[in-house]
Amino acid sequence: MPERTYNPQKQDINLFNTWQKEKLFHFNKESGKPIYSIDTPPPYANAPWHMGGAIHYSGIDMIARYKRMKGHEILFPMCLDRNGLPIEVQAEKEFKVSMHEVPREEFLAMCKQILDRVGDMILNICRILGFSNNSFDWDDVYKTDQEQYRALTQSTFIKLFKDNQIYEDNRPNNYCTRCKTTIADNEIDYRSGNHILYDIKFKVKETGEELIISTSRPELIPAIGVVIYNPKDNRYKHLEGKTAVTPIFEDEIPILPHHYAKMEFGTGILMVCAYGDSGDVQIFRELKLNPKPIINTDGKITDAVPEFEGLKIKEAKKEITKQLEEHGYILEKVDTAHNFPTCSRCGNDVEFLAMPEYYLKQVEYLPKLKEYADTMKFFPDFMKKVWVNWLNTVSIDWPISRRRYYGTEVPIWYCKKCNHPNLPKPGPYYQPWKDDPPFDTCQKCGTSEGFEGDERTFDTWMDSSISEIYISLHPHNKRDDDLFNQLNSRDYICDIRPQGKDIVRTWLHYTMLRGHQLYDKPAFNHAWISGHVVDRKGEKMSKSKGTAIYPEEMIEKYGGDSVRLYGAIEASHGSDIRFNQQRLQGISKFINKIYNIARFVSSFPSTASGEMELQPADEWILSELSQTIAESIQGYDVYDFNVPAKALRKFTIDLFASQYIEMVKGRAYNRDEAFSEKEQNAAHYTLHKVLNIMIKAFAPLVPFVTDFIYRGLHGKSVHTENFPDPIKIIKEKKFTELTDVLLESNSLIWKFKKDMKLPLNTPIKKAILPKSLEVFVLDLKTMHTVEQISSEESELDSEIKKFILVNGEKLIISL
RNA sequence: GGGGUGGUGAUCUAGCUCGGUUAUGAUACCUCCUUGACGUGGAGGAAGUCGGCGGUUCGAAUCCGCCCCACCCCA
Repeated sequence: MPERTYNPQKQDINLFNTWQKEKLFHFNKESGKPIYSIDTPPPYANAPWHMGGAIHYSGIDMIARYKRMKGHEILFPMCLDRNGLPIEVQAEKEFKVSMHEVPREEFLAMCKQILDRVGDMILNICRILGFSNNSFDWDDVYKTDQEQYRALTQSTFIKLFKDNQIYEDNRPNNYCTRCKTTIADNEIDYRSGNHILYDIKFKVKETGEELIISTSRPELIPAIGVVIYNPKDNRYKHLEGKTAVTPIFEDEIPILPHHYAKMEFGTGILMVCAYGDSGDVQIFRELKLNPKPIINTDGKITDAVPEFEGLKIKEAKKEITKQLEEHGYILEKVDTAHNFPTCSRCGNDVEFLAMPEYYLKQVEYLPKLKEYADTMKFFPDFMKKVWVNWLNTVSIDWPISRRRYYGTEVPIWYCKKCNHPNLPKPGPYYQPWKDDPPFDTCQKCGTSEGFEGDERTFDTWMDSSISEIYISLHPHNKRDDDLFNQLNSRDYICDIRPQGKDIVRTWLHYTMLRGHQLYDKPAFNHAWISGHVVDRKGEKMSKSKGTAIYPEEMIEKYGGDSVRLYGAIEASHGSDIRFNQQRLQGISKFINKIYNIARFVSSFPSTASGEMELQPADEWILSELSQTIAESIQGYDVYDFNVPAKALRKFTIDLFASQYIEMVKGRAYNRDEAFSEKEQNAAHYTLHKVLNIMIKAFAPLVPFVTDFIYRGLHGKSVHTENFPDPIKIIKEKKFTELTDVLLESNSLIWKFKKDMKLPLNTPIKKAILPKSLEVFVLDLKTMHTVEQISSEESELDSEIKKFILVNGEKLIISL
C-alpha cells in the first residue's frame, strides 16, 4: 500500500467488478448454511434516486452483509419496480402524449424506454455503493413487469378470485379524469388553494320559505340527493322531512338532519351530491340514497342533464353559475381557502365517480392483521404504531383494478353472450386486451360466441405485495419450488422486509394482507423501517425546489464507503437524516484514517516469527477491542447500524490510533533494541490482530476499503469471513479499568510539552507515573521519551511539573 | 381535524425507559505542532438558560400538565 491516501475513485469499482466475477454474493441454497431472505424493495424506475434512496438501500445492504458474516446464506435479489401510474405519467410528460390517444403497444414502448434508462442509472448507483445483492446481471435482476413476475401476480389473483376474496362492485370511488382511472385513497394528495363559495337560493316546497345553501360546486345541483343540516341547529329543525326545490332544475329534494353538516360552515345547511367529495359518498352510502351521477369518465356532463350535456366540469360550472346569477339565485360569493384532493401521480383534481371495479377483501382480515402486528418484530419498535394505527382506520376493501396500460393485466375474458367473467388457469402470463382467450366456450353458459378481454390493469401494489413470494420462488429469476417450500415451512414466508416509513400503510400492509390470504401466515418475521433523508431545513428533498442532492456526485467526490458510513453514523435507525455535505466530507477523512492505520500496521510482519509475550498494553487494547465488538454486535443484531458505526469509530480513533499505536511504536520498531524479541513480536501480533478484527467488524458498513485492505493482507475477501466473536479475542479481559487514567495521563504530558512549546519528542529526564499505570511503564517510557522513571519524589530535580489526576493519583515530570 | 416522530453549542447527534457529580460524540471554527501510518494528521481551546411556560421533587434534559414549532402519514 504505497499510496498515502485511499482513492475510492480508483479502487471501488474494480473491487465491485471483482466481487461480481468471483460471484461472491450469489445465492446458493446448497451451501448448508441457514437461509436468510431479504425482501429488497424494488426501486421504482421512473426517476433517478436522490440521496435518500442511496442511504436507505445502503442500510439494507448492511443487513445482508452482517447476516452473511454471521453464517447465513443470503437471499437478496436485486430488482426494479416497473409497473404503474408514475411511469405512465412520466412517459406522457416526456413524449408529450396522452396515454389514451396513442395505440397501447406504442405507449408501452415509450414507458419501457424510460424504465430502461432510469433502471440503468439506479443499478449503477448500487454498484458504486458496493451493494452485495445476489447478482447484478440484467437477467438476474428481477423486474416487476417481466412475464414471470406478472404471471405470478395474475395467478394469485386467479386463486383469490376463485376463493371469493375478490368481487366486483359499482361503488363511487376516487377517479382521476386525466389518468382515466380509479385510484385508491392512499394515492391521493391534498393541494391547498382557494375556491368560491356561492350562497344559493333554494325554496322549501311545503312552506314556500327561502333556503340559502352554500356550495363551491353549483354545477352539481342537478345531482343533489339530499339537503342536510346539523341536528343541533335550531335554525333548521323545523325543516325535518320537508322538501327543498332546486333552482333552475326544480328538482324536489328531501331535507334531513345529519351530524356531517357543520353549523358554522356557510349557512349551516348543505347539499349532498353524487358526488362532490368523500363526505358525499359516505352520506349516500349511509342513507342508502339513489345517486344520480352526472359526470362521466372524461370529466364531462352526461345525458342525465340534457341542457348541459357534453360540457366539461369547469365549463358546466361557468354556465350554470351564469344562469343562476341571471335569475338572481346567487346571493353572495366568498373566496375561501380549501384543500383539494388531487391525484398523487398527475396532480389533477380528483372526482368521485361510480365505476365497476374489482375489490380485494381486507376489512374482514383486520383482526388477524392486528394479531400479526403484535407478534411481528419491528425495527425500530415504534414504527409498529404506524401500521396498527392504519389498521384501526381501514373501513373499505381495496379497489385493485385500474384503467391504465402499463401494469399487470386483469386476466379475465367476458363471455359475449352472458357476460360471465371467465378466468384462465393460473400459470402463464395473460394479456386479455390483445390475446385470444385460452378457452373456446363460456364456463357458465357453455356457448362459444366469443369473448371480450378485460382491458384493465392492477393497482401497482397488487404486484408489489407479493414480492416476498416472488423472491422465495425465483432465486436468480429461476423458478425453484423446493426452495419456496423450504422457506414456507417456517412460521413466516420471508425473514425481513426493509422499507421506508412512508409506505408502511401500503407496501407492508398489502403484503401482510396477501401473505395471510394466500398462505395463512405473516409474510415476514421482521420489518425494518427507515426514516427519510431530508434537506438541510428538514424538508423533503425536491427536484422542483432544487433541494434534491444526487448520490452520483457525492460518491464520485467522497467514495461509496463514505456515503454508506455517513448514513449509518448520522442518526439512529428510524430517524430522519438532514443531509449535510460537510459531515460527509468528515467521514471520508475517517475512511482515509482506516486506510492509513492499515498501511502502518502492514509495514510490520504479520506473523511473529518467533515466540512472543503479550505485554499489558497489548492485553489492554485487545480487551478494549473485545468490548467494542460486543457493543457493535448489540447494534448489528437489531439492525441499528448507528451503534456499531459510532462504537467502532470511537475505538479506532480514540483508543487504537491515538493511544495504543503511539504507545507501541517504540516496541514495534525496536530500533535500539530496548525490548526483547518476544516483546517486539507481541506488538506486531497485537497490531495485526486488532486491525484484522476491526476490519471485519467494519466490513458490513464500509465494504470497499475493508476488502481492499483485507485482500492486501490475506489474499482473500473479508466478506466471506465470519464476524468476530468478542470472547475469542482475548482469554481474559484486562486493564480496561485503566483506560481513563491512561488517556488522561498521556494527554497531560502532551499538553505540558505543548504549553512549553516543545516538540513532542523532547526527552523527559525523570518522571513519576500514576501508580496504576505502572504495568504499562516500558511502553509509556518509550512513548514519551522518558529517560528515567522514578518512584520517589525526592529523586526528582527542581524543575518539575506535578499533576493530580481525577482519581487522585500523581503524575510528575521533570525536564 | 386525527395519528406518528422530533425540538439538546454554528450544524447534526447521544443521554430520557429507571431524575442525582462538570450534558455525549462528530462536523465546522480558533490557536499551536512536520514525532519513523495518516496535515484527508496531531494537541489544545472556545462554544449549550437541553423549544416555551408551569408543576412534582432536596434535586428535572430526564417524570407530569399546557402551549409553540418542524417533518411524515392519514381524513
